[in-house]
Amino acid sequence: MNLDNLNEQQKKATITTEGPLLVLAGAGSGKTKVLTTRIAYLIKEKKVNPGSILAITFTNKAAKEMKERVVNILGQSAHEIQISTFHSFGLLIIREHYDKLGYKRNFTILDSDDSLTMVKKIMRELNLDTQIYNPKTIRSIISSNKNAMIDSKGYEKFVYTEFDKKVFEIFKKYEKSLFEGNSLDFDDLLLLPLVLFKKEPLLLEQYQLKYKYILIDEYQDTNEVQYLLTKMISDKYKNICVVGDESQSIYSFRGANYRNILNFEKDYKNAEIILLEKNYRSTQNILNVANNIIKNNTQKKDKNLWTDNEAGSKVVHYQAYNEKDEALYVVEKITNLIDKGIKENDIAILYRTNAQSRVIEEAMLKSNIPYKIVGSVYFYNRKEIKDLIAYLKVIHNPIDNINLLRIINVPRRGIGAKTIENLSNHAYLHNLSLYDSIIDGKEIIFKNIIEELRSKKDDLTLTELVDLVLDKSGIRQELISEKTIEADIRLENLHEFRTITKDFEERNGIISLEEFLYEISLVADVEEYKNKDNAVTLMTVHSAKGLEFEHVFIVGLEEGIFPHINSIDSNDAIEEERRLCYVAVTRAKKELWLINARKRTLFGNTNFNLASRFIGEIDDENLEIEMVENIFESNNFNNNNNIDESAEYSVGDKVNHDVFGKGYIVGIDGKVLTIAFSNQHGIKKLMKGHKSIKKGWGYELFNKNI
DNA sequence: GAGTTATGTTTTTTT
DNA sequence: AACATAACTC
Repeated sequence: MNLDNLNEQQKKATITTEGPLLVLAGAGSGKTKVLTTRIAYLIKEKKVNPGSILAITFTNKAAKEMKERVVNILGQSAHEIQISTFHSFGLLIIREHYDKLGYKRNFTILDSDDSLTMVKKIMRELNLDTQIYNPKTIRSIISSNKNAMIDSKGYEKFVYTEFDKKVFEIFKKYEKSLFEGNSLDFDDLLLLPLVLFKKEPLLLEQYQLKYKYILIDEYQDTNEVQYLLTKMISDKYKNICVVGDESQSIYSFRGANYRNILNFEKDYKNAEIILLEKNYRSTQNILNVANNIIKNNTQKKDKNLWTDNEAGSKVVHYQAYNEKDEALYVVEKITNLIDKGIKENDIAILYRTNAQSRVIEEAMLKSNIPYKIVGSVYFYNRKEIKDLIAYLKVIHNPIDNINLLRIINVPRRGIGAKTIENLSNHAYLHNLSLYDSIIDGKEIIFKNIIEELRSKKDDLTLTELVDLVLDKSGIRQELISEKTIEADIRLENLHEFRTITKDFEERNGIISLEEFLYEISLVADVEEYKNKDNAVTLMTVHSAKGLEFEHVFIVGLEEGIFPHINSIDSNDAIEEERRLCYVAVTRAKKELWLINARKRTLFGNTNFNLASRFIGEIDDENLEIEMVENIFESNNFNNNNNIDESAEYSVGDKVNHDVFGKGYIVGIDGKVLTIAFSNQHGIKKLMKGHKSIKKGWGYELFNKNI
């Protein structure tokens, strides 16, 4: 196998296949390339069976990319390699051995909302005031304990205060409710495999024998459970290759511990360490800025990133007047880039918090620049979608009380608090699930619906089942007869969901309900299913990790935003913010803009923020300052180039937007139209007569035969 | 039990 | 500022 396109360190990391190996890979040092080449090398040169290789990443995006790259090198045999996220790998194990853990085959996975609902429900039952005890806090305490391998029993040792005592009680009930509902939360996906392996050493050995070669990406982001899981499985052959960069550890909020990477040498005897310090991604100027920033952190291994790349253009710092000016500036620069022939796909706008995307989005809209927002509006979080999924989950697992409670009265069928209370009492007395407690009354109608759907589910395709759920439940009929804009949007969203199930079927052939539910439980972002159009990417710095773009804008570099207000009092937290900033900067290949707004209105109140300390840490010579005045002269934001003055609209009109598709006009205010779009786009304000808006939809709504 | 109004909360980041 | 949940009324 030809490894000539690798440098010496990369080559060494590729061919050192036996024994524990730590690859400290700086940003842009060809980490993914090493991982994928290494997999290819194992198979082609070492004749390792593809099924013996386990590669684990953190995000679906990363797993997907690795798969694609490996398939490119190896062809179809690459599909036998187990490449998955930690959570999907955990699910794989649980699905093979659910019975040994006491679960039934048709268990459901509760998302974070569902588990919060469960905490709230338990608190209500315990008569705990949610004013005094914040359910979210409690839910996150439970979660971090589970991620540290501490169950409710283990937690008891740490109970000191009255508050701890309450948490302990809720924790116990939470575990019990999950188990009784034959359901798992996200943390269980990591935790249960460990529980299983401790209980059944022989089973563990099977996995140890199966996965002779293990690769872990982003090792700095592993938490306790993940650390133990990989240590256990690799314990036999010890062929574990971990790749990471402690300077990019940004997930401490979910228990990630960058010390796992710092301690690798101690934990794995005879570990080899390889440093990848040569950066292939960024220009010298961008790298200088990154180095300026990260050197202020104390907790790190010494690494010295360097590059052969050209110096490139200077990193620009723009101080905007306010968040709108910031957005205008970005839009203006992007327009220039596009005019120069640069593709939208090569441009990204990064921010610290999702809340910042809105104002940017509005500016992009008005300038008619195509964009996509990654991960902000979760399609699956919409009420109608969650309701539909809850139906599917109950069909799959009727004793899942949380999902049952969500939909037992959706659409309204006269089942209220009183009925639920009676059901709960009956369930408690007879040790039954709510579903099994239904024997008569209005609620039997609901049960009959579910029973009918359950009896038919195996004879229908997924899409047919979805249609039947919408019909039999009455959800579709209710929305159709409502005849409001909101209802139409909901119908559109359901239609979009149907597109997803169809896509699924086209790609995977006949897919069972079970398969589908597990998949969407772990992939919450609808974007992941779609082919991306050419568009500028808007996303948080967290979601940008592992990605790269030619031209990058980092906005909101202000004290209180980035670093985030919650981190300002703690040195550890500030260091994490700094790592996050380092991640952001090192996403850029060619050009980078750092932007802060002096005045920012967020959630209704206005703040005057100082520029981020991270900007202050950059040597002056590495920055080019742009002045605020320029923007007002040069931006053509308010001119009417794109406006067709003769266009006439009235509320209720159907319109079709080049980027957002079908929508209704819901308001007109002077020259500004308020339009409700479907899917993830929601409500937008747009200029009347803008060329991207056309009247009518071109065809009629799908209402009748969704 | 359903619909309306009032209140409160969110906004750090993800599987 | 926007949205979701809780409280209140019919």
